[in-house]
This record gives sequence, C-alpha cells and structure tokens, in this order.
Amino acid sequence: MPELPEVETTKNGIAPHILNQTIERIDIRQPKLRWPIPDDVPTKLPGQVVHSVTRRGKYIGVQTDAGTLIIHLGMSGSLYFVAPETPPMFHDHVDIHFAGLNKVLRYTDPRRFGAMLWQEGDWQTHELIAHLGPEPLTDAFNIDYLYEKAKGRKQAIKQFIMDSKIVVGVGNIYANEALFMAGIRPTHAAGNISKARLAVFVDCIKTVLAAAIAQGGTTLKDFVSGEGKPGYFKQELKVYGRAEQPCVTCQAPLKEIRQGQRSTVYCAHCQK
DNA sequence: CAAGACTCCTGTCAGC
DNA sequence: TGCTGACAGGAGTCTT
Repeated sequence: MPELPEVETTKNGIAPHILNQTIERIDIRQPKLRWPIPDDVPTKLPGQVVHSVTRRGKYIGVQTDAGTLIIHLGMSGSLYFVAPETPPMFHDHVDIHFAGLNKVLRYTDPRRFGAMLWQEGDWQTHELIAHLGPEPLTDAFNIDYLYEKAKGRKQAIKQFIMDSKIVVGVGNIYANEALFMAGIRPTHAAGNISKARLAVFVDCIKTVLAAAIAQGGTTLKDFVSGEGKPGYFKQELKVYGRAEQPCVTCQAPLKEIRQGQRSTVYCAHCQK
C-alpha cells in the first residue's frame, strides 16, 4: 500500500533509468485497472523520449513530447525493473520496453486499485489532478492555509486531513501517526480546533512524512531489482496497527474506532 | 457546499 | 481440510 513516501521513492528510483530513453512499446496484459488504460498509452508512447518523471500527490507523470503517462499505484501497485525475458506473473499487468535498455519497466497490481492515464499538454491539468490540494512538504501547506480550510468544518479532523482536496499524500497510516504526534483526538471537528493546535498538527504532518520518505528510501532500496517489500517500518509506528497495545507515552491501551470505513487508532489519554 | 455511504479488487485471516 | 465471510485500503462518485 504505497503512501506518498513510497510513491516518491518509486519515482526517484525509476527516473534516472528511463530519462532520455526512447519508449519502444507497451505490453498491456490487463487493461482493466481502476479505469481502463486509454488506447493512447500503447499507441502514442512508442517512439517517444522520456524527458522528465515527476510526482503530484500520489500520481507519477512520465512526460514525453506527445503526452504524459500518468501512473497511480493504488494500494497494491508497484513499478520495478525486470530482465527483458522475465515471464510475467498473473498480476503483472503492464510492461514498458525501452529501446536499447536492457531491462523492462513492469507494473504489478494485485488489487487493481491503481491507474494508468493519459494527458496531452500540461499533465497537471488532468481533471483528477487539477483540483488537488497542496503538497504537504511545501510552504503552500502552512497553518494559515489549513486554518482557512478548516474554518466552519464539522468533519472529523482525521477525515478532513485525508481529503486530497485539502492536502495530498496524507493516507490513513500517516493521518493516525500525525494526530498522535500532535496530541489531537481524531474525532475532533476540524473547525473547532484552535489555530495554535492546528499549527502543531501541520508541523507533525511534515515531520512524519519527511521521516517516512527518508526511511522509504531505505525500505524500498532494492525495489529496482523487483525485490522491494515495503514494511512501513512497523517498529516506527506509534499507533497504526497497535490497537489494544500500550501507548508508547502513557502505557494506556490504544483504542480503535472506525471513521468512514477506515480504521483509526489513538490514545484516549494523550489525544484530546 | 458538506458529509457520509458506496464502489472497485483480491490477498489474508478468523471462524466454522 | 476446505469453504465462507469480513476486512483493508486510495480516492472517485453517488446520495442525502
């Protein structure tokens, strides 16, 4: 389940290998991902040179002069290189071949929650991307911005912060962790939290994500060879996946509830 | 507009 | 042992 750190690491891992390389062909064995892979992907990409690989939220853009291949890993997707003749397994849906490159970029996604899309021109104008909130690690995501967005909102802070129109890249795991670090109860209405506490929350989100990206590089450092298995550094997680276990701060057993079909774990003593 | 429910998909695991 | 059902989860879409 790639969160933003894994997507960033994936992007950084594949970019140096495919930059300035010419796409030879795209083999699509299973076009039915979250949405069908558009015909433009296999028809317009061959012959194109990759001139940049960038990330927006959890979307990766592989840009060429003809257009951009937009990739989302969903929750079970991964991208990695394999030797050219490596036989595909059942969930290996797409292979991207490059001219003169002695390896193939393979997309695997057992649950097919991921996507491959196509956008000509500026790829960030794609309708799924144009309305996304700011990147969490940029200055655009700051206390003044978040306070304005939260004003009047009755939605629980956890669900609010997981809304990609508010800010991208804060998935369930990191929402739980950042709320614990900030000492904020996940069920607290977003609009009722003081500006001072929201400011702490902003800092905690940045801290948690930055640390995870730093670790993500380590977690997935072998993924280029196709062996990477992200573990989210479970020992680093303070609340996620630790229901009923003692709070690392006060030893009280952590509580688990459900918010919008998502599991939330928190410490009723430390998070107010 | 806001908020919640529903949906896609399959591996994993608990329960019988 | 094998089957059934619940569950997880990103995020778009539908409903209220």
